[in-house]
Amino acid sequence: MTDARASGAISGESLLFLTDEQLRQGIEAMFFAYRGFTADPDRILADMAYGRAHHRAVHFINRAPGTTVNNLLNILGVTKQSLNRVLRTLIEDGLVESRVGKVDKRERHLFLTDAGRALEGRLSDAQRTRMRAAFRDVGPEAVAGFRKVLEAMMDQEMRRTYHRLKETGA
Amino acid sequence: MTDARASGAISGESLLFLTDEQLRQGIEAMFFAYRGFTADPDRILADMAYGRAHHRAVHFINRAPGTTVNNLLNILGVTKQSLNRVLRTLIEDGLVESRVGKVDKRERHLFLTDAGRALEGRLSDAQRTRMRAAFRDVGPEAVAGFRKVLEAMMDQEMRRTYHRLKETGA
DNA sequence: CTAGTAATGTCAACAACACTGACTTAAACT
DNA sequence: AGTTTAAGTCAGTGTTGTTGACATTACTAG
Repeated sequence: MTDARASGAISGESLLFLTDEQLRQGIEAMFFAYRGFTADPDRILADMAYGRAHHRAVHFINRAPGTTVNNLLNILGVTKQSLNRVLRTLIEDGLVESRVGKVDKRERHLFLTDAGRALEGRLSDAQRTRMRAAFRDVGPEAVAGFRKVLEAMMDQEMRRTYHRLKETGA
Repeated sequence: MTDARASGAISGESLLFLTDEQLRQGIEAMFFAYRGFTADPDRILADMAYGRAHHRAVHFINRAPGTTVNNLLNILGVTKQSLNRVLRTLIEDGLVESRVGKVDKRERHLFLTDAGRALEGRLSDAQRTRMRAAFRDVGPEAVAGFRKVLEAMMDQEMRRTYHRLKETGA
């Protein structure tokens, strides 16, 4: 149907990686890999009353300590009602601390407690272990390509967020 | 070539792609990229009474026409109750056809109808367009690396499924 | 100072999508 | 004949997302 070779003067070999079949394999690779990507932390969370949303919140609070609720909302891309439900349980359970802003008292700055950091560590370790193994298997050049493609697939806004976080942590 | 086996003294530069910071960036890249990856089909599905689960079902039925329910269950990695809910609406709405097996009459073989193929096309086009742009931006070598890392991140079972599908469609 | 806006939190209702557990039907296998 | 397999169903539950409406508090502009 929409095969790239059908569109005229394409040399054939040079753009083989852009055929519909190649793209479909890329799509399926994303689907199966994302399952693996989330599988390990999911197993840890299954025992608790927490889910993937809690993991994400804890991850980004750890990554950017003192972040405001609004900022976290932008990073996670969910509604405040949805985030609040998660945040409330994390605060009640003593994993996250919410401090009133000093400059702007409307803002709440979020921090992990010791217990929060402990959970974050467990989840991150599980996820990093898998990624480390994958990275080691394929070598640095493949890893560089992986990162390039993922970045190119993001929405512009998320790409900016991704870079901002990268600078923070580096 | 950057040989990863610096057996003994880790030089610092050679294994930079395996630092926790690099791994964390990889994790965040996966998170943000997956959002972009699903964003376009999600927008199309939002108007209908369908969601991501319908997309996945339609994708893999199109990919492997005549697949049995059990096979689809394994590919998607959900329970039969969960799949059945989705499949039932797709069949009711005339997007999927379920035919009794000729060899084994217990089995149901799944096919897309014309309407089903039409929807699959819309969803695939949206997703492929983004991936094509990303692939084109970064070039074939980065794409090869991307595929390598994703494959290395899958569970063994999913890797086999992924390869089986690849052979089918190539 | 007052009016407006911004940041946060909350209540309620709802939908999508996953799960477990129990059970049925029909067909195939042993 | 008895067991297993493939598929489908019913009921209940949990997580995570959504709208919409509303309250509180605090900053900001006129």
